[in-house]
Amino acid sequence: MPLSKLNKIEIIQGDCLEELINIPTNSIDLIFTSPPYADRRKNTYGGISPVKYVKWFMPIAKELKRVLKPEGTFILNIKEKAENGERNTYVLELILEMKKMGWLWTEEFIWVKKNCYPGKWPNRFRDAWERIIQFNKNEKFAMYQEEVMVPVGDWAKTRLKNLSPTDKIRDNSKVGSGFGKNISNWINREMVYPTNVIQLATECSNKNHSAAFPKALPEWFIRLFTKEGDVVLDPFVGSGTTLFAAYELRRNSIGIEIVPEYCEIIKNKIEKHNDRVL
Amino acid sequence: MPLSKLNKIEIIQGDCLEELINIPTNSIDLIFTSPPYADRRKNTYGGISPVKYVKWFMPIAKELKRVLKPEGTFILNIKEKAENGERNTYVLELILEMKKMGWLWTEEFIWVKKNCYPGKWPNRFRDAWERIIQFNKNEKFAMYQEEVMVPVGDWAKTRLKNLSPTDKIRDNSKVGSGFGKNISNWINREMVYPTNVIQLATECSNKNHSAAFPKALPEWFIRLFTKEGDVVLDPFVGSGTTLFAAYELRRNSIGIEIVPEYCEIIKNKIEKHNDRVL
DNA sequence: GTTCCGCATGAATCGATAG
DNA sequence: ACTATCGATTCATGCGGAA
Repeated sequence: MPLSKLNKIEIIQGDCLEELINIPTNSIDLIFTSPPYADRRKNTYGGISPVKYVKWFMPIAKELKRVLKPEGTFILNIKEKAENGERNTYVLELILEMKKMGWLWTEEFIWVKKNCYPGKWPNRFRDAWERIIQFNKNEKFAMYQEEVMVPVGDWAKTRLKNLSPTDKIRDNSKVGSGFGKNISNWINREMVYPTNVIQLATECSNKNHSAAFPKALPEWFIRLFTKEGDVVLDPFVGSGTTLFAAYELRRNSIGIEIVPEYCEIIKNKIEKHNDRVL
Repeated sequence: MPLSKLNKIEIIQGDCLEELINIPTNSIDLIFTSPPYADRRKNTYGGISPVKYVKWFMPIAKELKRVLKPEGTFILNIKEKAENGERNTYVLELILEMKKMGWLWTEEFIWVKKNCYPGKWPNRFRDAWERIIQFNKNEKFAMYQEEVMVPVGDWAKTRLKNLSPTDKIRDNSKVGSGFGKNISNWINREMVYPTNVIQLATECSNKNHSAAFPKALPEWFIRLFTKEGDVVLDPFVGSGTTLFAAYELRRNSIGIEIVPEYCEIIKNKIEKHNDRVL
């Protein structure tokens, strides 16, 4: 894809379920979203009670399954609230229902929030993590692991000077061909694959939208699960973070948002910028 | 409690469910345990299949509910495996069943393992976290938050790892702050409450049999949920880490273990030491 | 006595091969 | 076709001996 061709950002104002129906089947490479949490953001979304949450979400999940490509991935950022001293179970029930619908529950990443919401309670500490749940339609899906590699830990500086005999033995246990190759894999290794725990140093700067996550979060998953020119969908796009992350990474994107003011904010932000940085 | 009086460590060799019946009702302040995960530790525990896991665990959970004091806490360390490209759901189902039994699902802590198991797969990254699930019998329970406060920008790991054994003894005898004044380094530093994310490396010694979790893990929860002289129970005590952590913190402890060899190891370790450091 | 460095191993998971 | 076993892959830590 030529660099000069700018990617498309499509903003759809309306109810998520109603608008999803217009999106073609098997057309989306990655769905990344953070839906309104149960009983959260009452002022903007009305709030969905925990007991009704799964029932409310499943029709949407059905449409998402339709529009997602067979090799695509659905990333759901969510966290259950604590109420009357207990964590609510609607997220657990949601995962079980998704499986019944035919989704595969591939993985659960943890997003560790370094600057989590302040506060003090007698029965719990501050909540510093959220679930990032990965669903897929098939066992085989697109994944570009090299795109999110991280610098190797300091241990490597000394460790890699000399490979231990066991490393050589273990690497060499494959008879014959592997020896030299494996050694070269390790020497001068500067980057390693990350884990399923994502610790973002950056802080979310957007104060307008109550549920904003740092742009680095969708960025990480967009790099991991899509390539340039692919299509990213956020059915609860809010202030547009997912769209801007996709645009800067040269992916096309579609965002659905029910609140007109948020749609306007996104559109204004796009018009103000000529370059790729939003 | 006078320092000279040593606390009791009781080791019971036998099947968890059968032995729990002999423990008095409402006698335990904290249950901290890590049961054998589904299909893990086949050589020592036979391995429990994921489909049977909840059924296997619930009778034990019922006994645990009986022996726990009304204001006590049950901390369960567990993680589901990935198989055929999917995470298994038995832990989610376990939480839902616990609630049906009358347990309150108070919180889910995340234990982030910096040195998780290596490996590479086309569809997932290394698993670097485990669930630490908190259950209670009542909304009100004993919690001593000040005992686990940390210096700003530091993790409990740093403190626990760098202390010499004697430091720990003196440290533990102090009242209040949770740290002795002999730790001059920290006396002027601002202390904050931790979050529900705990970052600790696993112990991977190349010598003795390593425990499933580092001692700092039970230490943290024993400090948080019990006071000196209280009783800690680990119904799957394994190599005894929970017991030793409790002992050094001047708590009494009971451990149940089905494998006789593990019981012997624990007993030998206790006999070898006259002081409080195990 | 410190610091440096060699080294064994850990609640892993997938794909291929064997029964 | 289905399940059991085995090999390949890979990162960080703490111990203990060496400098």
